[in-house]
Amino acid sequence: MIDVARRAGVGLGTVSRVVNGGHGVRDETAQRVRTAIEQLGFQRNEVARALRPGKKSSSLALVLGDLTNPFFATIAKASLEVAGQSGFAVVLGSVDEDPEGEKRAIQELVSRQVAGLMIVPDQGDHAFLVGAGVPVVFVDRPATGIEADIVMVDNEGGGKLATDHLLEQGHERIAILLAPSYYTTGRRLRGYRRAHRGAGLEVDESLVVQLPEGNAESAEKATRELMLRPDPPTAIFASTNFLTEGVLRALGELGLEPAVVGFDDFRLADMLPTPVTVVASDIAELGRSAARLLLDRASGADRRPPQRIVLPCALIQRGSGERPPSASKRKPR
Amino acid sequence: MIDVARRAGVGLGTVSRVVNGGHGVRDETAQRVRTAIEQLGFQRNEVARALRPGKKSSSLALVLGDLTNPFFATIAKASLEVAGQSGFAVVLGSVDEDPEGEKRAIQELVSRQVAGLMIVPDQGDHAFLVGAGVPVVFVDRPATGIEADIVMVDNEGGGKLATDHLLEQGHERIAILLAPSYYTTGRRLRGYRRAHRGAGLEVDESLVVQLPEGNAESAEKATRELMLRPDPPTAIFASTNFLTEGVLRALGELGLEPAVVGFDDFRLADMLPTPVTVVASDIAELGRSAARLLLDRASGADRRPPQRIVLPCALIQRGSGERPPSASKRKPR
DNA sequence: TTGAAAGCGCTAACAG
DNA sequence: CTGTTAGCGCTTTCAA
Repeated sequence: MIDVARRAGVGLGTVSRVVNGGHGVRDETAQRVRTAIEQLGFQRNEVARALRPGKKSSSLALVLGDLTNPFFATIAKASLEVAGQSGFAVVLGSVDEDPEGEKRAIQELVSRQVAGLMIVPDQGDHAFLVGAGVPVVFVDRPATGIEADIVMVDNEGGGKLATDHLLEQGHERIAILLAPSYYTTGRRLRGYRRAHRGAGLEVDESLVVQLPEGNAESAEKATRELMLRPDPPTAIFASTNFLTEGVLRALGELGLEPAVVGFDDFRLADMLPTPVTVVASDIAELGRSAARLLLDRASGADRRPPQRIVLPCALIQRGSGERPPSASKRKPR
Repeated sequence: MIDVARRAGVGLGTVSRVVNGGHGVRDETAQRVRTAIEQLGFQRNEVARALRPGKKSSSLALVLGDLTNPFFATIAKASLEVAGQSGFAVVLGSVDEDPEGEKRAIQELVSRQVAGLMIVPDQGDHAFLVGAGVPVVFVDRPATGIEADIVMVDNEGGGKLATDHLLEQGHERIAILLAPSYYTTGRRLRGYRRAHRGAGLEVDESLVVQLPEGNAESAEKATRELMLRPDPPTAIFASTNFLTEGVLRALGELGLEPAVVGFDDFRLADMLPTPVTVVASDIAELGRSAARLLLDRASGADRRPPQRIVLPCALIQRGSGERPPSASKRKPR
């Protein structure tokens, strides 16, 4: 930058002013500076820029679990787009491990002076973020120990939607598969219960299956056990995209066809032997909202108390969720 | 940091030394410093650290297209893991647009003083990176205008593998669907041609389909047209995961069952009505290798001339690729 | 409108 | 071994 100043025969401050919008600089001078910048191929050093006290870097951090899960990937992509439009980069935090790992990753990112954090929180207390002086937006699920913005989907409503739909088909024995202790899981279960209550039905607690892990394998195993019971359910509500996959895999092997509704849409859901009915929401919007909110917080444009944005869910009927209770017998062939 | 120094009653330099491994500091002093750090909750400011001349930040940049494509997501995740293990963060570049957008994104990242760049390049010249003074590793496809490390899969070999397999089933009219002008696309086509040559067969150029876009819709449309010709192929080689999806969608609607082999494995490929045979490679390893290589370049540990890492492809037989030519008639029901 | 100068938090070179 | 000091590239007063 100092080179540019010399080249243009102006002071350092002037160059800085031009680079930052050029207010309070005579047009002619500004032009001269711009020419010098051009000639020298100068590019502002964002790092030095962010060194200024108070000033944060023009990057947001995104901390999430498994990018390989289309759900997270969609959030990442969407937030990336919004951030990019405002000239912000997104730094990714790798967190596939323990909650300790998440904390470490977050602190790493904070030490990089990011302008804000978007976090899809795992369990664990996030109180350590309180004094960090960085705006935080939680995505998909709230965190404990800290008041902050949160963008999520209507999990309870979605759970009710799915369950109501199955109840309407006449199902009375509806199993629900739950990934371990996610916040979302609890809300979806609550919707499930509420639907039953609304229909005047008692929930058979043996049909509420808490899985040890949130992956497809775990769901597959549980489904197999579930369907081989003496009194199997006639319908299954899989509360997560990966769980849905496991359920379908088990059913395929077993040759059984209870009704199935999944939570969260997924690629190829409509191309499986029986197209899969799901409760879906606009995941990309989740990411977009989070990024927008965070950007506004970071710039100081938004000083409202912590917001809570809840996106609606919708039922997408494709076939698997419309099977009547009688279909859950052994498959023809 | 200055607070820490005061608190511990030592000089600034000493604190710095402790923070950076503590070589050349008496144990007792170091301990005192560590205590102070603990008490003050001090965290090194990575930004200031990276300001040092020559020193780069402890972040790598990853520039790729659509994170929503599991292929890219897998690369991102894998490189994130490797980088994270070395204490590096990964900054993501959003590039879903024109090659101009890619250039802009890359320069943005360079201005953030990243220690290295991993780029899944789109078309367009990358010569502008030559003088950037940042190590670059290209992923999945090489770029023009610059000599740099490249990590990719054996596209030609994979293309040959897929085609050979279909030829072995007795197919003689094998269509190949190609996404527009990707480098990879050309290599896969080359493998396709080589396989034909090896079998002493002439390629019917009307079966080499260049799609206008690389998405599923485009492939779906093309497949429909292809299969409704008077002389349809008895097998289709879809050179990309999204293309494979489009092909299957079209075939499902048409009720036709030519043999199908896809390039790149994808989730649920084994659960579709006819499980899909694919040529697959270890995508995660692609990301891991890229990150490792870049890290070594960035640290100066690796001074070899530009490397070229090629990962092998393997055929995964699942059914769709093992149909005989005779199966391509209209489906029973 | 512009130039000069004071740092931002840290590392590295140099004395002590 | 340890304290001091000079910047890194930029923004931002403060004068001129």
